Amino acid sequence: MTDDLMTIREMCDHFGVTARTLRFYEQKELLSPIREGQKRLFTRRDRARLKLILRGKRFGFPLEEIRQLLDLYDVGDQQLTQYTRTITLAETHLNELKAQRAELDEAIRELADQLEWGRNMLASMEQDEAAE
Amino acid sequence: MTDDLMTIREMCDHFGVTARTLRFYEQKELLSPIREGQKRLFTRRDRARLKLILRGKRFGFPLEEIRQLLDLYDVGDQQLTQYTRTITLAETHLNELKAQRAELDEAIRELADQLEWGRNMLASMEQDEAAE
DNA sequence: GCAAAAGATTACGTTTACGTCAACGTAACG
DNA sequence: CGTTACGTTGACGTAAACGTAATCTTTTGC
Repeated sequence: MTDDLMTIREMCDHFGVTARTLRFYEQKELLSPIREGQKRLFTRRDRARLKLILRGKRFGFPLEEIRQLLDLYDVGDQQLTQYTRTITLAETHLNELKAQRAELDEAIRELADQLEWGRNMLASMEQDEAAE
Repeated sequence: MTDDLMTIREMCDHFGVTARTLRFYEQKELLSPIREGQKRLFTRRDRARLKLILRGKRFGFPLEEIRQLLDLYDVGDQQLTQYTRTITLAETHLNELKAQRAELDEAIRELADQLEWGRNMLASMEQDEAAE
């Protein structure tokens, strides 16, 4: 509660990104830290957004797409029409995520199978080695 | 069974990628189609690998990393030492995938919650609109 | 009160993952 | 036998996502 605001370096340490990255994201309008004179101060909102940005990246979403989606999370004071559009966009995105999960599950299953097979193979290889 | 081999265009149609992409992947040693004279012919192995490549990309893995991992899937005639290394690499990768799934689940939960909240908000906004 | 540290801006460089010609080979069709 | 379609190899171009100085204020520790 003492400080709701973080300097750029604190952000870097906390999230494991460079200052350049944070400035880049600001320029791309993904973040909007407030200014104390010249310096940037990152709010709780910025941190929440950055977390989502990094998560999105890990799943292969381009920054531009992520930018669109970020507005789903801080529902501000939008107009009804705009808001409806936001909702449908969220639904679309949610379906995408679920599809990804299905594929990810498949990938996990396949790799796990492969691994089991591989471990058996390894065992018999060691067998042969010992028989030499 | 009639043809185990596909031309470059058949591959493009089947996977929704361009010829340039396939040649690029070959150059990067992710694929290794055989040659009929000058022309490329893609085998079943190539198709399996391409599927994995595209999947990997969807989860945000860079091509170079994907290349390393591809060898996990076609376990050829490796030496024991090499093979052991391959296995551990696979285990590492599997853990990564599981971690990704956990995070993906979290993302889905959060977004679903947000959506529900949003839908309620939307309902009350329409309420207000009607009361006007 | 002054040097070191932290932050800012501007601008050019880099890597990844292809796109986009250009120029050529060849094979099949009418 | 010409042209149309499919394929090949360079080679250069490009968009995204930062990296990397270079140069300038602004704090802050001693």
